[in-house]
Amino acid sequence: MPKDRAPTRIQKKNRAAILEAALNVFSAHGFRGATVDQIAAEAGLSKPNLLYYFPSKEAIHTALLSGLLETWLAPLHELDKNGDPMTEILSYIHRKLQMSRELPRESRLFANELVQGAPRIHDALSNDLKALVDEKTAILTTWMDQGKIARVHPYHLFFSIWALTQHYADFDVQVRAILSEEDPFEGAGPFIDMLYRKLLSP
Amino acid sequence: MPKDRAPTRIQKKNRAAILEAALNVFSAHGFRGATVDQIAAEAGLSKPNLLYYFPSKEAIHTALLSGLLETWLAPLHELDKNGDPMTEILSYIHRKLQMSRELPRESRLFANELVQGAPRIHDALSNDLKALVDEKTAILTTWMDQGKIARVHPYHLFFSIWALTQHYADFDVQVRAILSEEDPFEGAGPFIDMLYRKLLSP
DNA sequence: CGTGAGTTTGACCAGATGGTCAAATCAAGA
DNA sequence: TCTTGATTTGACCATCTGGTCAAACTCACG
Repeated sequence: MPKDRAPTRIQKKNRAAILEAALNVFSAHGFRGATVDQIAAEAGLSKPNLLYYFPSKEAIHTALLSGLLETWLAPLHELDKNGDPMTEILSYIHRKLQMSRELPRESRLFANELVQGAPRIHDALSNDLKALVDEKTAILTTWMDQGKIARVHPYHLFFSIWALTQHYADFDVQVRAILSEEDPFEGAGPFIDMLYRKLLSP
Repeated sequence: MPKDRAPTRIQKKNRAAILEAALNVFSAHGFRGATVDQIAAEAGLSKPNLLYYFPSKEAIHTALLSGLLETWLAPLHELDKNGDPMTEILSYIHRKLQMSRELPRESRLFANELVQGAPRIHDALSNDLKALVDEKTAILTTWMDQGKIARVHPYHLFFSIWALTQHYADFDVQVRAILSEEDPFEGAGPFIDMLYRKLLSP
């Protein structure tokens, strides 16, 4: 294992290559479905070499997940209580949809984890995610009290946004099987936009 | 392997037990994450005994999936072009939500499969599902033409229904991490109902 | 009963998989 | 250039996993 000093040029390059390869493999096959050999091959390293940078398969997975959780929650952090309610919410939704479009592997990595009971990120959900959602829920409730948006169950509002936006990344095959030619995101943006405008108009 | 005659009492019992156990294990761990030993143990059989009833792990999985696909599409089949548009659509949505509540393992089985690219049911999606959706899409379009419901992209309407309803089964852990005490379906029903009423009101 | 088909199992196998290790190779500063 | 730590690898190992097989056991029925 590399020493605990400042990472060398080679360490940076190889760690990055490993995480990139691992994202491909884990998101496509899930944790148990992924093999270390496969990740190593995709990263252009031998298996022992890979295990020189990360102590175990589990460690790679953990590194990926914890790194991505931050990225994943970022769009919600930006929701600003001082902005215009409808604009803020729609912007959040479009940021989420954009993430599904640009980071589908990340979305599927989380989906794999969640569908299987989130054994490795359960704590992060109950702590970090829960806290952030509660904070933003309070803002939504204020807006509802002020009559600036329609009154809906704020938690379920979040669930619906996550479900709708991530669906396009997670169930991409199904979406494309139905749409055949059309670019899914082409129609998804306007559809979701209209949906939430109608739902939230006071 | 049991002969091709009418199944004996024991065959019926054991096949059922195997499929039941396999549903538990596959839905919780995905295809590769599941082991034959685990399924056998949960079915109360030895591994060779299990493989006396199904020739391979793959065969069990296939049997499960093809059996369930029918169940899964049933709610959409019921959508009746002669019924009241809004009622028909909302009934469909509630049937789907009910399935997420009562058959969460089945939902997660499909979710696992889809997230990982649906290697084993891709054909069924492009054929059976696509055909059914196209048939029902035509009905929706007629209703829109007649001004009985608002005009929205019908494919994306279906995606949104699937995403919203299955979310509660597939991402159950996350939902519960946010809601803590509350029963998810308690709030989900009214929320989704209101959402589609607003979206589809002409 | 007895018998043949249906059912069950312990022992076993080959390949895959996560991980280890000592030895070899490489890179960069003195 | 030389040295020392960083990097890489071939060979190896224990365990897991899907699957096989012959032998043993059980059951239904004449």
